[in-house]
Amino acid sequence: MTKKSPSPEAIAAWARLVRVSRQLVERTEDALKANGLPPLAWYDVLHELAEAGEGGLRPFELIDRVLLAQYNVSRLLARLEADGLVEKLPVSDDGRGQTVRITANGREMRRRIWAIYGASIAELLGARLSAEELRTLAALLGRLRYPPTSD
Amino acid sequence: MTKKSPSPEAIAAWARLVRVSRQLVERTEDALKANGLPPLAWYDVLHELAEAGEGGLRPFELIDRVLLAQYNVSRLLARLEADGLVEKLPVSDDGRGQTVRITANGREMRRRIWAIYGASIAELLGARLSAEELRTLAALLGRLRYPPTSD
DNA sequence: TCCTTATCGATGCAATTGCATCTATATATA
DNA sequence: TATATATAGATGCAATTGCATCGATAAGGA
Repeated sequence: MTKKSPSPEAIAAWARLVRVSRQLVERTEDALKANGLPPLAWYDVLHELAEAGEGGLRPFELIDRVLLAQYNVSRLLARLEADGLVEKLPVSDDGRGQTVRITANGREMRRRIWAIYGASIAELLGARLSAEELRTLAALLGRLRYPPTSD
Repeated sequence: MTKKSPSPEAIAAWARLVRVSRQLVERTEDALKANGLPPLAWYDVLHELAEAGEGGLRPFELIDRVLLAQYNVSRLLARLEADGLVEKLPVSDDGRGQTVRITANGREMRRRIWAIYGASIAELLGARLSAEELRTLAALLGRLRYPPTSD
């Protein structure tokens, strides 16, 4: 069982992928900070909760969706609740759990973040690659997902 | 001055880029941890220092190369030094600064990390995309770099 | 030369993250 | 039903990160 060594193409692509994605995220986070807005993770959670509608989501459902560790979700939700952006409701059929629902303030915050976030995406991706190239990029990246998924 | 709104293609590509790169890095970090090895950032620094050779590098040179904040580099170097992987030398023509050089132990650690890191890249990229696709991916990502560079 | 400003690198302190574990409830097994 | 095991979510503590600032030396301008 020999460990495989990566091809030069794989190494080059890896380096680009890691560097570029970090830079883009960092630039976006900076833009949010510059506008007095919270980090991207807040947006992700608010976005998922907004999608989920009135029914809300259980924290454990959020975990898979936002790709955060359990304790991070737990604490992030605590901050969001403290800021009145979400509310926690007991759930009738499971005494351990709770349902988290976005509030009106949460929706408003989500809009404000998106104004900056969306503009950042437009600037960093939309302005640099054509729609066709963006589709190609997304397709290639899709093949790297784990676990491997059929698009 | 209207803020632009991103195209659906840009949004989709962004989502893929951020999620996939996070997953891949995380899986690689996990592999390192599972083998009792330090984080990727250690590798990056050791790699740059190994490339730099006997002359070593000044910390501020490291900062641009590894894309870390000044205080992170400062502290990371302190840890590397404490572990005997690098050594700090005073630099003659600048009393403020120092030169950082990789040690023999540092080179050895770099090799050990690469055994896992390289295998991870081979598995996560090399096994999933062809050389041609990897080149396409790298080229598209290259166009997203900041500041815009002529390849 | 004297004074102001810029650069190099370190660090105190607060916030965040990671790890391990805890409490509480639910589910499975006998 | 009694007991063991699994799952939901929170949290104490240590390590790391981010922010602001500091001390020290260099460089630039009067």
